[in-house]
Amino acid sequence: MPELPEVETVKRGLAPVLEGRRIVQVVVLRPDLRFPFPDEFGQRLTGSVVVCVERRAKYLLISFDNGATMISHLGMSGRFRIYEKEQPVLQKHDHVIFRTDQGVEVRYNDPRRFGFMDIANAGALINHPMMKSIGPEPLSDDFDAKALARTLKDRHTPIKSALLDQTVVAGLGNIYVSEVLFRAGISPKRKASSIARVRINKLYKAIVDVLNQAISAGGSTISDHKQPDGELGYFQHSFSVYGREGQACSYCNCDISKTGGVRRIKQSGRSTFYCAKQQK
DNA sequence: CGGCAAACCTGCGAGC
DNA sequence: TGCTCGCAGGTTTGCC
Repeated sequence: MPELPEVETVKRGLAPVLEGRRIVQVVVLRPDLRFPFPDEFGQRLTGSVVVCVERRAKYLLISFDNGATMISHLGMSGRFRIYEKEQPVLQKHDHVIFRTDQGVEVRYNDPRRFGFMDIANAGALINHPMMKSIGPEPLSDDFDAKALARTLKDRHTPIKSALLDQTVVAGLGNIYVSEVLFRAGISPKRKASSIARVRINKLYKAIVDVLNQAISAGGSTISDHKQPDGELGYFQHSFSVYGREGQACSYCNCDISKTGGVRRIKQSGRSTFYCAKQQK
């Protein structure tokens, strides 16, 4: 489920039930996800109060009053679910359960187990190997058209690959890159370094707009991703090209029987959707 | 440097 | 009904 808007949605769902609450129990139901859990994972959080829940790129950061920060990545299929009361039944692929002093349960469920959890101590967070090489937050002041232009200037890779690179800009994934490039009118195959400055301005705006709109919609629900409270995101209804192979893009009035509609190609092993008429 | 495939893992839908 | 294949929101690694 997780690109930036989905992780942001999870953050906003978890913050009100966790911030200011003491974690009274952590149950770890298996030794590893993508990586082994760190030593004493549960013990280092149990008994402490959550100071705040934040997001950096696609990472969820939960800081505690004992100086520990839990770092969580949801991989492809990770989810946090909130249960207002203790739940007797274990769901398939529930891997970690956090219980708060209000009797609320937050469970991490992840069928594919590409996600992971780690703990960093205060101050060490920015040096965490997973945080270290991440690029600017697209919705922060660190990121603007000028910064984007500067980065793309030296990239001789297709723009699709460049935008998926988390060091270029943090948080875009396979869905939103297709959507962003469509809105910017840029072909996913275009070499990043060859994009004119004026069009980079448009690209920058497309990144910000798509992400903001997706966050407002509670993210995108594909297959069965849900927000922590069980609500569905609905940005998938606004997709212009993603998952729409052979259909008209959201802008064209062209005859699909002639143009073939939205095209799907593979770039570095992953599907890219685009409209050849709108994107050059 | 870049591009590509494979690796990690499970589930689902399509097609036979 | 049941099998196989390909595909899926991510990221790293290793090979040309």
